[in-house]
Amino acid sequence: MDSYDLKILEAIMNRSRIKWADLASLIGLSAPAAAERVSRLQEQGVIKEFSTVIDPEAVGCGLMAFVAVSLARPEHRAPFLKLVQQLDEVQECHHIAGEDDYLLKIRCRSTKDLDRIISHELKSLDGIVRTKTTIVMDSVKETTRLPLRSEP
Amino acid sequence: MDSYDLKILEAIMNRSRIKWADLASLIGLSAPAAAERVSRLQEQGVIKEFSTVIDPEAVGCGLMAFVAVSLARPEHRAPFLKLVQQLDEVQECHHIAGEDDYLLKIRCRSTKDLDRIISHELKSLDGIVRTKTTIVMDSVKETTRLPLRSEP
DNA sequence: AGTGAAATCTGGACGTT
DNA sequence: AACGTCCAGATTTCACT
Repeated sequence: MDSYDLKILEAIMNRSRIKWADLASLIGLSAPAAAERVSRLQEQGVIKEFSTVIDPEAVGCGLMAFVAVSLARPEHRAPFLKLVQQLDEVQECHHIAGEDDYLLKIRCRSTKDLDRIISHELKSLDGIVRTKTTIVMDSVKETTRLPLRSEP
Repeated sequence: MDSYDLKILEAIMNRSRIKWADLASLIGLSAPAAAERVSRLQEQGVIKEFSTVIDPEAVGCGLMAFVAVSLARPEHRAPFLKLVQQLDEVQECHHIAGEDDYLLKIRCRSTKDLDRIISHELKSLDGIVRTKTTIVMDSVKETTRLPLRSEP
C-alpha cells in the first residue's frame, strides 16, 4: 500500500468503470502497471467489489429506518443474525456498545412494509426484548467514500 | 423500467465492471441493447454512479460510530449541514423523526479521531444541544444491495 | 516492479429486421 | 426496440529494463 495504491483507491472510489489507461495517466503509471495494481488490491482484499449505486426511490425503496434491537440472552444471537442475513431489506447490522445490542439499517417500500419486517419477521423470533425504530425523513449526505491518508 | 432493466440492476449491483457482452447473455439481450439500457438508466438517474467498495480496515479506517445530534433552533441547521458535507469522516447524515434531529454515520481511524470530530469539529458550532454517540463493535452485515421487485 | 509494443478482445456506431 | 457487423480503441500478454 504505497502512494500509488492510495491514488488508485482515491480515483476509482467514485468511478469504478474508469478505463485503465485514464487511471494510469491520472496516477502517473502505464496502463499495465495500473491494471496489475488494481488486481493485486483485489487479491489482498483491499478492494472488496465493484458496485453500482442505485437510486432507492427509483426502484421503489424510498423508506429508510434504523432499528435498535435488544436481545434477552446470548443464545438468541445465532437465530437473530441468521434472519438478518436473509432479509434483503436489512442493509446493515452492527453490534453496538451501549443500551441496545444491535443497530439495523433498513430500506423498504413503505411504512406498511417496515411494519411487516419489524412486527412480523423480527418479532417472530424469541428473545427480542425491545426494538426502537427511528424513521429517516431525509438523507442529507450519503457516501461510501472513505477518508484516505498516507499513513495507515 | 421493465424486467430487463431490473435484471440489469440486479446483475451490476455487485459487479459494475462486468463486460457488456457477459451482462447481455446474463439477461438475454445482445451487447448493444444491454449497453444502451445501462446508459439510459444512467441518464434517468436510476444508476447514480459506479463505485468501488474498499475494506475500511485496510485503509486504517476501522472505527465506526453513529452520532445522534440535536439542534437548538432551525437557524442552526445551515451551518451544521455545511460542516457535515465538509467532513470526510461523516459518511451519512440523516434527518430523523423522534427525540433527536440528525443521525450521523462516522468512519474514522480511532477513538481519539472520533473525539476530535465530535468534541472539536461538531461542538465548535453553536446550537448543538446534545450528541449521543454509539460505538460499533462489529459489523455483522453491510451491503448496498437494494431489494428489487417487479412492481414499483 | 514498470515500460513499451504487439496481439487480442471489447465497446460504440450504423444499417437492417 | 433489438440484432449483427464493423472498426477504433482499450486491455492483456510478453520481452526487456
